[in-house]
Amino acid sequence: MYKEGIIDLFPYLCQVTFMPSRDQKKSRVTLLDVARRANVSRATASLVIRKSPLVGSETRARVEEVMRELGYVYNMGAARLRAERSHTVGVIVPNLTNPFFAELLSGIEAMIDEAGLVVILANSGDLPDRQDAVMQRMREHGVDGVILCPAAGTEPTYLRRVAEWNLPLVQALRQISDEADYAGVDYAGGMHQAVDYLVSLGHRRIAFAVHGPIHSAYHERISGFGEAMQSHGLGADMIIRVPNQLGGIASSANLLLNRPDPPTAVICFNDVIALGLSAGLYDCGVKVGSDFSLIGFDDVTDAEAMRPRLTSVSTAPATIGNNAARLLLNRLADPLRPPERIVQQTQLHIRQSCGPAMIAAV
Amino acid sequence: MYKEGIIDLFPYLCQVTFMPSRDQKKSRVTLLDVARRANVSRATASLVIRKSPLVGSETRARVEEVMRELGYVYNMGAARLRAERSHTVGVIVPNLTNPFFAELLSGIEAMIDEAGLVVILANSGDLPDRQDAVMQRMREHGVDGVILCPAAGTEPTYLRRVAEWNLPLVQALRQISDEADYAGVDYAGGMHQAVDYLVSLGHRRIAFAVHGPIHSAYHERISGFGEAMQSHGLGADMIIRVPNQLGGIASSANLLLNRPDPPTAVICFNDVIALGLSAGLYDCGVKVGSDFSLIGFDDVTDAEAMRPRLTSVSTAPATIGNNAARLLLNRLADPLRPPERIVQQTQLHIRQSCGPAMIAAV
DNA sequence: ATCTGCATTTAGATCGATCTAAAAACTTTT
DNA sequence: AAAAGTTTTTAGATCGATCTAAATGCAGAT
Repeated sequence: MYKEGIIDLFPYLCQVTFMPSRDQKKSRVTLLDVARRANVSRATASLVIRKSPLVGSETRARVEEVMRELGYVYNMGAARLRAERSHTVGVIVPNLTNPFFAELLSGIEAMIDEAGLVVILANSGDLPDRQDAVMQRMREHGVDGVILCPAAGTEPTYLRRVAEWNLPLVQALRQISDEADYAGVDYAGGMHQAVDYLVSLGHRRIAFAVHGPIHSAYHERISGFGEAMQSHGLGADMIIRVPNQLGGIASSANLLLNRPDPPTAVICFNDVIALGLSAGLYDCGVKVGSDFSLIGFDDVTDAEAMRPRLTSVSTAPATIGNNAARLLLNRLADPLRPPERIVQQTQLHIRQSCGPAMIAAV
Repeated sequence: MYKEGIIDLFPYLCQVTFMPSRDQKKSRVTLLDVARRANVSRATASLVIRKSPLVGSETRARVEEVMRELGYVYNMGAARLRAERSHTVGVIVPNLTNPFFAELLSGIEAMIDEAGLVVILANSGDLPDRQDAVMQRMREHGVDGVILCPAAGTEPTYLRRVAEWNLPLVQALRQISDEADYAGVDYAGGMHQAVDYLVSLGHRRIAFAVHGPIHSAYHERISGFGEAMQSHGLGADMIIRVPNQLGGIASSANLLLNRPDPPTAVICFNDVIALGLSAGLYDCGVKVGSDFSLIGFDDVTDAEAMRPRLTSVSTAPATIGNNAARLLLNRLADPLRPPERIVQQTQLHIRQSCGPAMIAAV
């Protein structure tokens, strides 16, 4: 194949030096070029890139030197074809715009990057059909595994089907099946913290304001709310749906107040709702923190900047992302390990948006 | 998996049928399998996937049927090796956590996805060194092109170096070099809109509150502010740096008020600052919208939910993302076209945070 | 029957790495 | 000095697609 051409002034170098304009497309430096130049075989050069301990230190140094000299760029694509490993991980989220998912993604990316892999991103729009299309695309691109934040309405059988493809998958935030790894939050626990706190302030008529698509995280919060209320001997029938858009939420605040038996406190499904209701209550002339109590969920950075500062249950999305990524990396290392769950605890961050219940109300 | 056909002349099928457990890793369905089964050559099957008009319609139908039957999955990796095209685009942002970049990313992803490509995501942390590392990784993964939101401190020579790699690159939001495509916003124009509006309300002592890393978008806003002020015969010397973290911004509001010659209005570098100052001014007992005027920049969704509602210069990050993606796709289609710039106009969204200047102040 | 033109189809080389199994180059032991 | 053991290096096959250039089949024209 390649001849042991002694130092024949290196055809490659000449090419680069003398015809820099024509090497537009063709002249990619390959491992073979490196090998020839360093007087070793392709195989040895390959071992050097992969930092194998098999190669002699003097040889390694020489090869590395040549790689630098020629400006060699590793061709992951070629490697993947042979090695059946792409060093690529798919991440599918329902919505990039929501800061919550953005933070989740940020946590995932940091960990995946640290492991030397790369994130392929896709947006499912919370639509199972699009999610499936996107998943196919990931498969075609040969991702080593997928972190999926399942779209609302994803069936457990769907995850089983993915498993049949031999595609490692981690569920994030929403748990569809217990046969796959899962990284999430103890939403129910968070609801308990919120309810307990409000009850300790004397509130008894507590509403839960929700919106958005229905998925496991949704159910878990609803049922957590129910249980927590029940544990205090209270009814959990005030579950109020508000619009999805921030603008609409504010204007639905008066619906809360004009009920026959209005609540004295509201727990919000997320901070977006809390932000909207806070604005809406302000518009109604209600003073949040004294006249009325409000608790958010997620504890996004805005919570600190609101006036009054928002008391919120923090779910640390970046940490969840970290956990999800770690789960996937572990599974890639050992595909046969049993499914694992990492369910993170929430923390109630008490600020100013809650006050003692006004007894006069009844 | 799929059941045996009636006519099992096909060795491939036998293999699958008789040793379904062992095919865990090995038995990937390849184009050759499809071709054999459909009684055509590998080449023809390849043409079918790529929707070439060269194949007869009857043949096409048969091959497609077989592909479905065998559950064939296209191997992009193999294709890319030969075709030198990965259908992959790198996107590098300084920070995923900032909702502004999240929206930008969302806009990019939507367009790239529509074109049938896939986004490889990376975070530069606004650090040139990390940015370079990440860029190398992208190169190794063979991305067809990169959309880069350059880290603060990126040198023009760096972009030239990238060009030498024959790696198509689009700059987003921050323009380092005019030799590469650029998608951004007319920041200076936005500053003019803000200043003009405040001046029309009678304000003359207008401050500009800034923070964050120094980059082209920063300079452009600063100089836009200067020019706009000057065009009204006003001095632009009140440029005030506030902390980067939301928490710290609020507490720096009183610095504004305690100056020897305090401003009557502040334009903020972005909505995060506006949000923080709004809270801080509230803490000081100052009524934003009547006692004091505040203008944000970016017009994120929160602007609508603040009280008073925030007047803000909208920059439509998702649209910028769209533009950036479109520029890249155009360049991939024709690498030799001259560099193009898409600079989007801003729009002043007037809400409630500004009022007429109080004449008593002097 | 032969030729020309057109639409289809195909064999075989190829992309750039990794893998396997074995050879070569050194040590150390006998 | 030969044998045995270790460390390093390597030839050649291989991954699964695409590309090139040529072959095939089938009209209608000669």
